[in-house]
Amino acid sequence: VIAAIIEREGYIPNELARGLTKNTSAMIGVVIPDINNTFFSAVLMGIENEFLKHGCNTFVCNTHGQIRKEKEYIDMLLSRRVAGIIFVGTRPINKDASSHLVDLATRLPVMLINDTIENSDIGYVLTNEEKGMNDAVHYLYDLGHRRIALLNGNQAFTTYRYKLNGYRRAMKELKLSEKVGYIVDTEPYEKGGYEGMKKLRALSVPPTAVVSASDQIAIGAMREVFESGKNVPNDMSVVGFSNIPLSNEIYPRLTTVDQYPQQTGKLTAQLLAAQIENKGTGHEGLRMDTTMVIRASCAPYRDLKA
Amino acid sequence: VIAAIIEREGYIPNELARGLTKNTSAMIGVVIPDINNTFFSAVLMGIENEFLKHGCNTFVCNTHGQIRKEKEYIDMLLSRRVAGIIFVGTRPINKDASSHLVDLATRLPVMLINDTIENSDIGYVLTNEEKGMNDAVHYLYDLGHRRIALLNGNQAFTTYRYKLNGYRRAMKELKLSEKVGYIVDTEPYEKGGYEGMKKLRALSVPPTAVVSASDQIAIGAMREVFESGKNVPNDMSVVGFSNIPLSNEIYPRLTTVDQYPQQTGKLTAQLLAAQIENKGTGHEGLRMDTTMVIRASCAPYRDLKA
DNA sequence: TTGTACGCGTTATCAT
DNA sequence: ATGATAACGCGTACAA
Repeated sequence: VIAAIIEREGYIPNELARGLTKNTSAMIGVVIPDINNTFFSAVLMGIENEFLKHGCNTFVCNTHGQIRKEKEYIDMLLSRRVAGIIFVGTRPINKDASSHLVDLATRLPVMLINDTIENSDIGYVLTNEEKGMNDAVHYLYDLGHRRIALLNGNQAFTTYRYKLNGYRRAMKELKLSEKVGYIVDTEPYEKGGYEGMKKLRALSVPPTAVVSASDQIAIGAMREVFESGKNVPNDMSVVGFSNIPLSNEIYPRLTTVDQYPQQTGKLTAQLLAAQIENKGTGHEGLRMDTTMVIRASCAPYRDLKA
Repeated sequence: VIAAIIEREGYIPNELARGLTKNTSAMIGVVIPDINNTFFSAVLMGIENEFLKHGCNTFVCNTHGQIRKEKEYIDMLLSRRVAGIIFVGTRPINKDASSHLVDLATRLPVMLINDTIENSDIGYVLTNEEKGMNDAVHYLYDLGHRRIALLNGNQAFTTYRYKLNGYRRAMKELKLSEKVGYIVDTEPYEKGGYEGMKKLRALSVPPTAVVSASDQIAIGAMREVFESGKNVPNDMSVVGFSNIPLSNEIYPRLTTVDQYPQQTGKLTAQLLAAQIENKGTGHEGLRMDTTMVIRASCAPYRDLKA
């Protein structure tokens, strides 16, 4: 006690030594494909805030979507003896891209955000994207739209498969026939949305409304419409996906499907923390529901010929 | 040699122990006010890529602009024995907000991005914002604009003082009188730009062109114009600042002042790495020039009464 | 309450 | 080229 007061003069505990004896450092690894993506950075904030309560710091690893980099980062995190690792973002369906995670999960607690690995008991938190996309199509139908297209991402990722399923189920439920060219797979960023919209508007019977697999796609798609002298929502209705903060700040304010990124991060952190503390706990999976956020990028259908 | 081959069966070096003997872990702390800000995340990528070449990993700390959090993170980074720390983003001018950095810099290598601390020899990399803002005003003048306003941030930060200085110098050089209400200090995000533009357009003689202290401000400002049924650039020309990736993806594509965020991060990392390797090297400061990026958010002046 | 001894995994030094 | 040994700073455990 007395000694402690004396030591106050510029004493800094050495976490390295502490970790060495405990064989764990109070750090959590978070592996993310793209830190520039505001959806991911919102998830990250949820994780970080939650773990600060547990006295853990968050080590962010930016893989640029490359599994080679991911593996390097995993080794690094292991060598620093992190207490657990969270992998954020959808992963290629290709088995090679995820088998190393199954091994990893036997060594330390692991959680996935927005993906699952089949035949493994790795915990996950994801949103019901199939239903979210289904809701979006129904919303446009209720506004009177019948020619509804999908700007989607690469089918090698589960996210975009779920979104396609949701779209197709809605089309079936609403007895709409799927038109040729109405499903466009593109890069899930603004540029992809821009190009996708260009293709859609070049069709002989273009859609009057579009659902997008991400807010970024929607933003790019809207730019294409405006640059052609047309207007969103009057000439084209657009729905985004995720509800990134920006979607409420651009013109027109984007109608989108809220995926609660920060909440997702928080929940994942809680599950991982539980897994770390009592190691007996089995790995858990959680699926969250989405909510439509109605803003200004969709309008009721009107016959443009009239 | 022989032993090494035997150990290949799942051996993972312990960086904690390595750090304990060397009294340094191959990590660099990066302290950032807001990870959601894409300007900062671009800087971050520049830093990260550069240090990967040096075999160092980057530990990101998100302070939400609170010095209390900043100090906590500094203690954490010290206790993990990082090799150096980079502080990203402009800081309050208030002395209390930076005096602890001067002490810190005596303990380990420190660099600043987009700010300096007077009467200290802490290294820094920043951009010539004064000149950048000056260029922007000249650009609008050359398009024929005479009623040019400034959507700026809080004067407690050096960045926004430099920007104000640049604006004022340009006004003087161009023999334009500074109109009342044409300088608006606001939150440097979309919402602030939206509110600031609302104020400007409510003036009895509103401006025909606006320079903004950030791209986010410009994006919010443009939304206000569109939502009032007016148009950018025809009814209002808008210039941003920083050239975040998004500025080339929204409608209208934003004319802005390129601040080279990734390059900034890279240079800072190089200077810090040099400082870490040969400790004798004095702290260095670097000031980079900006470039105007002409896109679609500005139009020549035309008399709207005509 | 306070002290002393040992272990954690790596590096550096010295001795073979 | 390889083996043995002492540090690094903190946590634990047992003794005083």
